[in-house]
Amino acid sequence: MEKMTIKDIAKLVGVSTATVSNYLNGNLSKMSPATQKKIADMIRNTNYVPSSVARGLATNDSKTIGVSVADITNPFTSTVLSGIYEECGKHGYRVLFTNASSDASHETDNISKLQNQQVSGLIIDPVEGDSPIYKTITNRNAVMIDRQAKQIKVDTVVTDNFDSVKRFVSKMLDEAYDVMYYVSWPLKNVSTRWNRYNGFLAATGYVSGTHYLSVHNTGDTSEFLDELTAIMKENAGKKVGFFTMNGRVLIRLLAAMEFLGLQYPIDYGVGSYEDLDWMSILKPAISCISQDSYAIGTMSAQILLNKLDAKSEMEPRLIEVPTSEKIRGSF
Amino acid sequence: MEKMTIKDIAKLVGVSTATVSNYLNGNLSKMSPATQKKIADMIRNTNYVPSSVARGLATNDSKTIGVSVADITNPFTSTVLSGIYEECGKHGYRVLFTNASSDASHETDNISKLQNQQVSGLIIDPVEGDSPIYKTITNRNAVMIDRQAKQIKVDTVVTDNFDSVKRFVSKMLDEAYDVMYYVSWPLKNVSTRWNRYNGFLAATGYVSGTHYLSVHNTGDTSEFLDELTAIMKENAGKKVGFFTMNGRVLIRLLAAMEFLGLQYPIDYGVGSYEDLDWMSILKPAISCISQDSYAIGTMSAQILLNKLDAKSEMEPRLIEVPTSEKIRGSF
DNA sequence: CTGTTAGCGCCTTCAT
DNA sequence: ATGAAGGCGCTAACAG
Repeated sequence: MEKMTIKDIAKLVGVSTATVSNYLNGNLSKMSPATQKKIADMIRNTNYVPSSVARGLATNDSKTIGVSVADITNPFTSTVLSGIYEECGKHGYRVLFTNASSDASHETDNISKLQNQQVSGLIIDPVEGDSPIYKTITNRNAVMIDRQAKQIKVDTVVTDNFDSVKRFVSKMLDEAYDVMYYVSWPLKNVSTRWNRYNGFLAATGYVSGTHYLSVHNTGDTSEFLDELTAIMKENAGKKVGFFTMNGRVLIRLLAAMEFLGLQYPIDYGVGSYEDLDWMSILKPAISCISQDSYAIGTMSAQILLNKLDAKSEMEPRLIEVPTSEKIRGSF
Repeated sequence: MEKMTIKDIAKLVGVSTATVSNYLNGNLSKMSPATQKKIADMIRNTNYVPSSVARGLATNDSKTIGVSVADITNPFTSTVLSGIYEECGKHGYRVLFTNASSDASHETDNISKLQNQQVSGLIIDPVEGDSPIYKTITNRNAVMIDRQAKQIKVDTVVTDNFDSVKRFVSKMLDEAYDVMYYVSWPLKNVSTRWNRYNGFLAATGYVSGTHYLSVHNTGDTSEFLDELTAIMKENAGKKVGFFTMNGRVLIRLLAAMEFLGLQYPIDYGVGSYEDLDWMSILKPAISCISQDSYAIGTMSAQILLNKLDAKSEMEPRLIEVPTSEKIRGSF
């Protein structure tokens, strides 16, 4: 069975390619029910599938969504991606995948390549808060995830960072913690980290820059250990609580505490952003804020696809996806 | 700056499109150094980027690798994907992503769509051991991951399942366990699960079908709990060990044991396939077999891309990626 | 209702 | 060393 083309179908059925094309595109009003059926049958019999490449050339629309993620290895990200994929599939769009591996220049490369590959739209899960490349994307055909620029230029889907952390940390405070600390990757200019920190500050009333502790994703943790040691010593006798900004940070904290011979919820208390499967089997289980990563994926795709066919230029929106709390026994 | 085409460049430089095309494709021998330079400059100045869609149409090669994964949410899978992406990028290929969400019919759909979208090649991380759709893929332009059919028809990249489990379980046995059990998702016809089970059998000498315990990924675990209870009762007084076939199964086991009020390594011992970040912070930390998921990704892409340009039909190979052991304190 | 006919942007003989 | 021209498979006016 050779590769069929629209021409073959047209010839076999005895109509012109235009008619077949119209059929393919749902312009059924433009032909008799009889030819409709003949074409339908022929397509079925020959297993004909139109070439999306050729169609892309002709329509200048590849029906492809380019996705740039910061780090696909992050459980949050892979769940988001699965949401994006499902939603795109539902609307007949394909997904061109790129991954920055947390490297900003890699990301720049990825995004500009996607742009040069005539994708219909772009979904970006940014590595950092800002990058020159972000200026090159337009609200017409892009949405960003998780990054809340000071001035939103492009539709952005984020999780409820500030408020959920504020509520959660307040709850910790209610448990009579004397002092609290926010643990995070280096804040840099990553809005997610800042928003959660600000929620923390709002709940505690601390001033910005204090009660903040950072770990690096990679390399040695001796510095972190020192800071932690200092904190625990400084607050000897007090009830001290920690809020970690995601699961991986939590792992760093727990490992460090373990190293220092300290145990929660006795020597300290913990709560975390992000709900990962393993958190529930720790003893005690970790109380956390659960974000709906899948929904973030589907929402962002939905918004993007909507504006792709709406064709009307809207002003950029900020969509906040709600979270839920899982209170277990870690504080 | 309008969208440049090859024609524009040709006109601006004062040559024909053929010459520009030759330049673009590295056929530099076909033109004078002078024109080479002129073209190069013009391309740079105008920011011209050839349309991959048009090129795809003309060459009938989209320079795109279609990827079908069983479940992107699985940490193994997302790491594999990152490997695939890096390797493909290195060779100028793009990655079209699809995800089956562990659903076989969804997968069938994904793969056949990819096939109809003139991808240059296919990488498949299969949902199950077999599916009619797998018959439609050819070794010419595809590689499979992690699935070892009885008869390999397509290059397949797997991790060292059998031997590494055999070695690891032997090591557990050396710790004087009286009896051991293999815990897994339902074996079905998934080669990975079977191979690990067979390695387990080889180490223990048990007969197939015994000392095997399955959990379902979803739904209630009461059945599992009952089986576990029976096992622990039946082996009262004995030193009993468990080997879980991956991290998620391990979580199920630990949760169940916790529910039964049992603790490792006192009441039982555990070891697992797969090395996940949280395993090292459990107390005691989990001893496990660490597979190189990233390498599996890069290898499979490498093999695929190699044969895509080698153009010589080779016979299907089975590539086994080695593992390493992390012995910690869980048994 | 249906057919004709230009393109879409690039590649590729075949001439020159 | 360079150019002219046809074609890849499909779409979209415009005719009829």
